[in-house]
Parts: sequence; C-alpha cells; structure tokens
Amino acid sequence: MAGEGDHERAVSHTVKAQLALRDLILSGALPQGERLSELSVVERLGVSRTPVRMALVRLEEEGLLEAIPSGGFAVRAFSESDIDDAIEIRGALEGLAARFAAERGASRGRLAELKDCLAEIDDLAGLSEGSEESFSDYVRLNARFHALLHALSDSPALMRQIDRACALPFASPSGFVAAQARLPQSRFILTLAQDQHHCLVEAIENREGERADALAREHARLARRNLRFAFQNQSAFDLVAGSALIKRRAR
Amino acid sequence: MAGEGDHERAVSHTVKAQLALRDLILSGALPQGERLSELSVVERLGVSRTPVRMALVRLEEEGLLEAIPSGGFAVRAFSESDIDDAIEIRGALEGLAARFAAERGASRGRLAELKDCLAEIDDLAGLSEGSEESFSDYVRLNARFHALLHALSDSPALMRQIDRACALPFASPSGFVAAQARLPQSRFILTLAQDQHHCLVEAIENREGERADALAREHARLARRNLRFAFQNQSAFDLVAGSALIKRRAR
DNA sequence: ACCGGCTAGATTGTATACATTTACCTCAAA
DNA sequence: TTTGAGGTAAATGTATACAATCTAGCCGGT
Repeated sequence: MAGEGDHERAVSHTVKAQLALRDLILSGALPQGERLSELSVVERLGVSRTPVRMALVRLEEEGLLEAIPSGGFAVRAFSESDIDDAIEIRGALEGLAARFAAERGASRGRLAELKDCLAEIDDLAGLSEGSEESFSDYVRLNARFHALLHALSDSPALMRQIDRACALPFASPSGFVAAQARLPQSRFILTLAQDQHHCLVEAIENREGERADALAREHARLARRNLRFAFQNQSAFDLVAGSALIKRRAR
Repeated sequence: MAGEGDHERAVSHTVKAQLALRDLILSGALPQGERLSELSVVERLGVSRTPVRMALVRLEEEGLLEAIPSGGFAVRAFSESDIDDAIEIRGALEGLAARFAAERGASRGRLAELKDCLAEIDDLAGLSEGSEESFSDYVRLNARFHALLHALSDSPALMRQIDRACALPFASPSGFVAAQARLPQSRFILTLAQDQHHCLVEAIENREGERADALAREHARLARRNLRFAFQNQSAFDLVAGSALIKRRAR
C-alpha cells in the first residue's frame, strides 16, 4: 500500500515538461488566449521541442490548452458558467459512482476504508475550531474520501471518465476546498459537507442507489457555493488552483 | 451552413495516421494486449515516427490504446461490463444534457431543427418495412438527432465531456445502430427508440428536466439491448464497429 | 536442473535539422 | 487613406540521427 514512495528519478522529460507547464499555466504566468510558442516553452523548461510538444498535446486533452486551427495551442480561459457546468458534470458522474456502489454492492473492505477516512475527518473537525494548518489535512482527507468513493464504483470505465472530468482543477472535489480555509463560512460548509459524506456512506451501505446519487450531486454543488463565497474574498480566491484562468463576466 | 465541404487535402500526417490507425485497430487487424511497435506502424502507414507517435498519444486519450508502463502502447480489450458501463455513462451525460435543455430552456431555432430531424426519422420509419438500404439513412439521422440533442444543452463543457465519452464506438449513440439492421428485433427496437425520441423532445419542450433525464438514460440502455441481441447474431455482431476488441467472458 | 547476472539486440525517448505553412510588415496603387 | 498583393521572417509540422532504456537470450554458478 505504500506504492506512492516512487522517487522522482527516471521520469521522462515529457512528464517533467507536462508538470512544469501545468504549474506555469495554473499560476497564470502564461498569457491566455494567444498562441503559446513552443520555442518560448523550450527555453523556459530547458528541454527539447519533442517532449514539449508531447506535453502540449496532453495538456490539450486535459483541457488547459485549446488547439488553434492554424496550428499550435493557446491557454484557455474559463467562464463562471464553464465552472458551474464542470461541477454539475462531476456531480452526475460521482452520483453514478455512488449509485453503482450502492446498487451493485460495495466490497466490505473498501467500505471500511471509506468509513475510516470518514472518522478521521470527524476527529479533525471536532478538535480544532478553525485551526489553519489542520486544513491541509482536511484537504488531503477530503481528496482521499472522494478517491475511495470513486473506487467503490468498481468500474474502470467510470473511474477513467471521472479522472478526466476532474483533470481541471475547478471540477476537482479538492478544487475549492483549499480556498475554504480563508472563508468566514468555512465552518458552516465543512459541517454540511461532512454530514453529506456521512449520509452518502449510509445510503451506499443501505443500497439506496437513488439517494446516494442525489446526495453526491448535491455534495458537488457545495463546491459552487464555495466558489461564490470565494469570489467575495480575494485572499480566498487566490488559493484556488488556476484562479488566474477564471474570467468573470462583470468585473 | 455548408461548412462541411472541406476537401480532404491539407490534413496533417498526424491526422491521417490517427484515422488510419484507428481503422486498423477497430478492424481488429492489430494484435491486442501486446505492445504495438512504432516501427511496424511506420512501415504500414508510410509516414515518419513523429506523426505516428502523436497519433498513438491521441488514440490513448481516446481510449483505444493503453500506455505500457515500460513505454509504448498496446491495443485495449473491452469486456461486456466495460461496454455496459460506458453506455450507462453516456446515458448519465446525455441525461444531463437533456435536463439542461429542459430546465434552462432550449432556443426556438435549435428545437425546431431537432423536431425536423425527428420528423425525418418518422418518414423513414413509416414508408419502408425493413428496407435494408434505408438503414444507413436511419443511422445518419439518429447520429444527427443525438448531436442536436447534445448541442441543445448549450454547454461547451458538457459537450466536450460527451464527445470524449462517445469516442469509443461502443459508447456512441450510433455504436450498435448499424448492427440493428440485421436483427430480427430491428423493427421493435426502432419503434421503441423513436418513441423515446418523441417523448424526449416533448419533455424538453415542457421543461420537464427530471423526465428528460430519465428518458435519455433509458434511451441509452436500448443500446445495451442491441448489444445483447447482437451477441446472438454473428452477422449483426460483425457490423458493430470495433467488435474485434470485445472479449466475452464465456465463449 | 534451476536461478541469477550479463551481454546483445531491439525499441522507445530525445534532440535537432529540414520543409512547409502561417503571419506580419512593407510597398504600391486606387 | 485605405486596400491589396507580395515577400520575408518566424513558427509549426515532419523526418531522422542519436541516446538511454528495456527485453530476451545465453552462459555460468549453485
């Protein structure tokens, strides 16, 4: 289970370029809308054009870049409704995952893992009233909970689709959780989210497919509320990964 | 509106390689599970390694290939449950599209297009009782109906996600329609499908989001029935695009 | 006889040179 | 002044040479 201990050696230049370029895009360091020159990326990252091109293609599939008809790629921009839709799509897919888990029956062991994760979040939420550094633990555990939920569907096809939908940081279950820390409504949202987690597990355990689906969808919509609140707090908004890519209609 | 008249000239080698390779994969000409050598593809397609590599990466994202940890790609194989899940996923996404169209209100013009398409299918279904060559028209119109339905959601994010989900021929709305022609239950399924189309349009027009969602999901499940029937007719099964990639559990 | 390491071949990953297309700037004519 | 054509420069698309890695087969040891 400690399979994550892979050292960073022996990773291809393509992967390194992909990771570095993604960070550059999400940080807003690259101008959006206009063509992203390959050579400029080459001299920034220090690798040859070939792996850069590979990374560009993969980041296009990821959704961070869009292909220009005449060739090349440009950094995408995202509207508020783009993000809303992406969250709703995640809700639909996670809802299906929860339904699969409920109706087809989740394995004992995996359900226990999910409950453990749930209990850990309970502990975390109980002891500290707004402790700042504990929020990184919360972010980690929340991501873990959702990953376990996805796996509970026991459907490779669905997990693949969910992964692809969550590739955009705005659509990810962890997308707006980091920003939540700086929000005055933080405690409120955390309370709601964790209760939804509990109900979700209960629904799956009781094989209530429709209920699990509805809960997962509603749970995803909490991210929309987080987004709305974050729009009112600049310091919170800056914590959102890729916030530089979001263009609001009215400034 | 006649923007589809682009001649096939001026397409890059990458795209040509992608199309040719996809056909090779779907036709079953390439051994699945084992590594697909780049050089063998190069000498088959007559282009250099660079565009071949690009095509391989894109086909992996498409889902027809899987990356081998030690490098390279292999042709994927699909189980019956993979296909079932893919269809269910499409149902969930098309359901969301139908819901968006219903709840957010579809534009007059696009709804009219959808109704026109519907009427064309009605005409086709009415006149000929099992005419073989009319089925290609039906396949075309059915694809058009679904494309219009997707567009009716008016959500770029959702359309993108649906496109990606439908990249696999098994998951596409047209995936098993071609095979339907050879099925004894052909007429029966066509009747059901077209009625679902009608109800779907009605639900969208009446702004019945939940009903539209449920109908779209159930409509997708018709593809599963088509698949089951096709399993019993070899000549029908062979009409399914990529049938060579499907491995059944019990032979 | 079986297991382990080593060597040779093949294959992928990377870099770079070349070809082709695109975009922009200039200049001339209306 | 504006518009169009032409040319030049830069960027992408392609091919290929080179490097690093993996695979497989063989030999030697236990």
